[in-house]
Amino acid sequence: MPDPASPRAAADSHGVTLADVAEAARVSLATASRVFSHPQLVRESTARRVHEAAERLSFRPNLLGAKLRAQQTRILGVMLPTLENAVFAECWRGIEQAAMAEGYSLMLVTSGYEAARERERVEYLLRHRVDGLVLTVADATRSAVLDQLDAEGVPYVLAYNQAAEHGSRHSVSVDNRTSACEGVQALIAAGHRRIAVVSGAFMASDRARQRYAGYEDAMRARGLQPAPPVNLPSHIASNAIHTGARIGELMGAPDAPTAFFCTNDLLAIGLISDLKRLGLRVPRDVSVLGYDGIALGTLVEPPLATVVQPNADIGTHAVRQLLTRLHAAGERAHATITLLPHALRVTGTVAPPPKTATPLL
Amino acid sequence: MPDPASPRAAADSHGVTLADVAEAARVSLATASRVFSHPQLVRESTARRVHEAAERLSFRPNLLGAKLRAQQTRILGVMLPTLENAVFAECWRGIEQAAMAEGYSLMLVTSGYEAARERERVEYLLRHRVDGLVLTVADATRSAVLDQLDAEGVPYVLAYNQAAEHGSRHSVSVDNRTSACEGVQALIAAGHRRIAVVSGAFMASDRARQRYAGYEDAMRARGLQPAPPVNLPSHIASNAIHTGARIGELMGAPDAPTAFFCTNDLLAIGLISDLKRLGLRVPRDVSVLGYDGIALGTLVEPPLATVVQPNADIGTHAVRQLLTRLHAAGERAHATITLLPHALRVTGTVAPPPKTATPLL
DNA sequence: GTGAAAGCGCTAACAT
DNA sequence: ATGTTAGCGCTTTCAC
Repeated sequence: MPDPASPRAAADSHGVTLADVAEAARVSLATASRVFSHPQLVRESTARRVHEAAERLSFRPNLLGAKLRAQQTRILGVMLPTLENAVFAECWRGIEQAAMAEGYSLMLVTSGYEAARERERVEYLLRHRVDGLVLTVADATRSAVLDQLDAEGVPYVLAYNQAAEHGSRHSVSVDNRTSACEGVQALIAAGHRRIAVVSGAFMASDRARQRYAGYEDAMRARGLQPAPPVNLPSHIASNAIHTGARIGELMGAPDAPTAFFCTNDLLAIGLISDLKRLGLRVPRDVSVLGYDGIALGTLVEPPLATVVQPNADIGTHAVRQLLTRLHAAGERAHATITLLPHALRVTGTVAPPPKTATPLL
Repeated sequence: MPDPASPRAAADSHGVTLADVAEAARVSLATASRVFSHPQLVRESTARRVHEAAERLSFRPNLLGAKLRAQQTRILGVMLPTLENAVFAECWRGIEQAAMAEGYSLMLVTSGYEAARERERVEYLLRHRVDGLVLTVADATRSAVLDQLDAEGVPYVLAYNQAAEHGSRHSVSVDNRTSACEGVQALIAAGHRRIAVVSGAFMASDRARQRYAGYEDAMRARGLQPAPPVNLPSHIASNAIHTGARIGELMGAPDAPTAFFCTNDLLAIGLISDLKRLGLRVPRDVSVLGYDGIALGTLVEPPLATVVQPNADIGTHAVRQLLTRLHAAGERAHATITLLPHALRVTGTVAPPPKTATPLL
């Protein structure tokens, strides 16, 4: 029996098109297509023939063609500040899982907290005709990117950024202010009165500001004087040199704080090292409370006390909410602000303040 | 003057095609296209008209059309085990930077070290017609995914996996065995003789095995007896409960190790916590050496001693090497195995062993 | 149940 | 320098 219908290279799957499969299966292109997209519309025996041919030729559908035709890509764009902060890496896990479960692909870009890069990267995603976006911007209250997205009517859901209550933006986050307030209340409950706040690039981060506001709430509620935030140049305290100096200064003062509230966990871990280098013991001499609840915090000893966000869940919910929006296209449902539950993990690096009133340094 | 050429909705950029721009600029579709792809082929005044029209209509090129036509997507697929290990998050930074610099986009998927997911995710990327892949597989010595990729002739470059010397695979990594050997030699030089190895999911990771081999090399070279590896269930030591028990057992023995070599930094950080919980001080009672050189290691106190890989560089080089391969299409250049320089950071958690010969626990 | 044909947005011959 | 046209791989009316 002579080789029937031998279309081009059989080994190289690249280049095998649905037309080739159709030809090999002796059906029309339309039928071959239906076998994959609407199997119920085609006779079972035909379908089998097509599948066999596809198998034999190692056919791999070219999604580009389908997407171009369909006018929707089933790709979601994701923009996160960085993956080097575990918060976002954990969130990515949730995003990926949710997207895959719904048959959506992802394009990821990182902005490095830079507004210019935010614009460029989003434009990039948009050119790829992503159906929608999940993103975390440095500051949602003044974001060129979000304004543009709004103007163009591109569907997006914010993750971590907590949308303004009466605005039109969708977001998934914890309640930054309330949760931070509760964290600081726990510090106060442990006996602390002089509590400092350490933050990274304060003015550039809406969350940092919201968490600071929570700190103020907690302090004021107890008649305590909030201290201005200690702003570190980086979000991830990589240059411990400068940080150490700032902290040393602070701890040398007569009214040195007995506890620190850091606006993220990485900052807290860096701070703890700085304190140790200064000869201070955590939590015996100074307490430290973080924010984020990254897994790493439970790996260090003592375990990092922190305000825990459900990071993977934030990703999962953001994707689900975006997909809901996409599928309910047209219906101008008003802004959905999802506040996921936070938790307090007050152990390890938080303890009552030392009895001595004298400065420790 | 009446509104000249008013094509569809002006505000919604979605749906504005190059044809609309061409019409508005009163040129042909081809010319409009050339303005963007080959500007030198078109008169400047014409180009300006087209740009103006594009601007006015907020035209955004649909990359899908271009890609379909071009038969290459300029998208690179990236598969990493997880982003929750900072090693890969740092690597991603290098990958993204290199890809963007060359005008390539990225699709990222994570495999969670699972072979089944590896296959599924790669298939996914292939359907998107990525031009090539940068990936880290759990075990390159027996990988269904790589076999498939080889069979289909899909261009890829391994990152972290160190390709077999006389094989046909391209890889970018450090020399795992040699670098691990040097790390352990440093431990020996510090005076340690009883050195244990802690590894995650040993048999599933080629790198863990190579690093263990390096440990054996170092031990044997000094006439010391290598101990079998302590295999932890996870790569990222999340369940400190079991780990702690194993370690306690080990440290209670009369010939307890005085130093540990961990096959990655996260494991090392978890181990240090376990040791502290056992009442042991690091490095005074026990020394710990990690492997990876993640930024986090420098944030803890004492700073983690470790074998440093240039993580971002690994990503950058992998991308560049892949692009070189893609551009040199056809020429069957033989396998390029890039070994990037590693470094030793032997401070902080490594010190000479304690003088006492009696068990510490 | 199946086939023929149009078209998604773009680029690149090929003409002029 | 610019226009005409074909076609990338796929899905989907619309006929039959």
